[in-house]
Amino acid sequence: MERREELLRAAARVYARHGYRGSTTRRIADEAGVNEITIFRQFGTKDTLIHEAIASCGMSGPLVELPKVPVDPHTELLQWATKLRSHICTTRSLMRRCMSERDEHPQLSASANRGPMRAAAELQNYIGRLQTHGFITGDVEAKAAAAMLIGTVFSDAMGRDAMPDIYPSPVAAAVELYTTLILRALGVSAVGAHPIGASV
Amino acid sequence: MERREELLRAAARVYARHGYRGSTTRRIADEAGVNEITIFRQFGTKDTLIHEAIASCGMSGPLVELPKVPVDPHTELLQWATKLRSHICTTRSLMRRCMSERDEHPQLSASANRGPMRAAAELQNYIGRLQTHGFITGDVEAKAAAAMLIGTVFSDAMGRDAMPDIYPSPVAAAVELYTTLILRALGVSAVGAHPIGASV
DNA sequence: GTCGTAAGCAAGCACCCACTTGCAAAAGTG
DNA sequence: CACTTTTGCAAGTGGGTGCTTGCTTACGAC
Repeated sequence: MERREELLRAAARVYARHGYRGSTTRRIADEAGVNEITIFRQFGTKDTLIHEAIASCGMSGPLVELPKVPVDPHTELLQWATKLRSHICTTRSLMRRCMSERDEHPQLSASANRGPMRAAAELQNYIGRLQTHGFITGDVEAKAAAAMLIGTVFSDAMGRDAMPDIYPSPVAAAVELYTTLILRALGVSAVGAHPIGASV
Repeated sequence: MERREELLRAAARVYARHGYRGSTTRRIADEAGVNEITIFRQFGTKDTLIHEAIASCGMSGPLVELPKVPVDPHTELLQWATKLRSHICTTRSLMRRCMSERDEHPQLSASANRGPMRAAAELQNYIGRLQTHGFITGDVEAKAAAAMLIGTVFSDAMGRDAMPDIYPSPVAAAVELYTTLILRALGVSAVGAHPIGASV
């Protein structure tokens, strides 16, 4: 079954480059180094091939995790945001395609959204833990802050190549600034702050 | 020349819905209520029609402006961000398409990017003015903060319909939270703060 | 051996696509 | 009226596209 997986990966690659309509069965077969008929014998239809491709090898990247017990929020968040950004960059073109073709192929978009949604949940929970462990005093809308950091990193990863002027350079410094600003917005004091009412 | 403009608008609409490859000359002609040949007589090529369509009636929306002299940063920013969000929502599908087809049609993406780039410049300057007028003490990276607010609003406008769970609801409250958080990150004190070293 | 399964090759079908040609109907301008 | 411009209609061309059919080759299991 080696051909099958090769076809799936090739289909995902071609789809990312050319979209649904541009992903002709001939092109995918060429990309996979396989005869076109093999596609129809294995999957029956171009449609099922592409759907399986996006669902399986689409965005199967492992979830980047944040620590269960926050110790150094700035360092932890910076590392997480950096990894998130590079992961988005990897699946960038695929996500762009899925987003733009959502009306025509909703299932593809649904598959592509799983990554960002898991990231958002992870970050939201982490901010909640920051509160639990006393890094944040007073109540704070964790959902809004999470949406901001993820939205910022997402927009940076998606738009920097097309509009480099509107983002700080270099990338590492930009992510550092985003992290710092979000923590300041959340009222987390400077790096190395000690939890004051930590319960664990 | 009424047909010509009608064709341009129809082409932009069809392109937003179906992308470049899906924008067949027949579909555009039908959408405009015009014979297909008229397209080729007026524009010669499908390619020039679509490029002219995106360049002209693509995102010609008037720039949303921020006040030259900031008085109430929270109110001003909130109003601006709200307008920006609804403007992005209007041109959402068109921008999605242009973004995803950037490799194949760079000029379309370039046209689509003008809006966000102008918005970023406007916000960046405004944050600079906040500093000039004493709303912010100490130096602050205006570019990063501007990228954050715009990135957040952009991501909210683009992703909320597909992933409503990761954004605060309702929309108005979300934008309000984004504004508040960005101002807190910038060190602008609460609503109604008075400029302390205003020079004008 | 032989039998089922997966893969290849060549050809083709019906349809869609961008674009062309030839000709006729308007519609405004001198 | 004559003349130009614009638009419409009908038909067609060469090429791409999803998918099918018929036939052949390799390979592992029994």
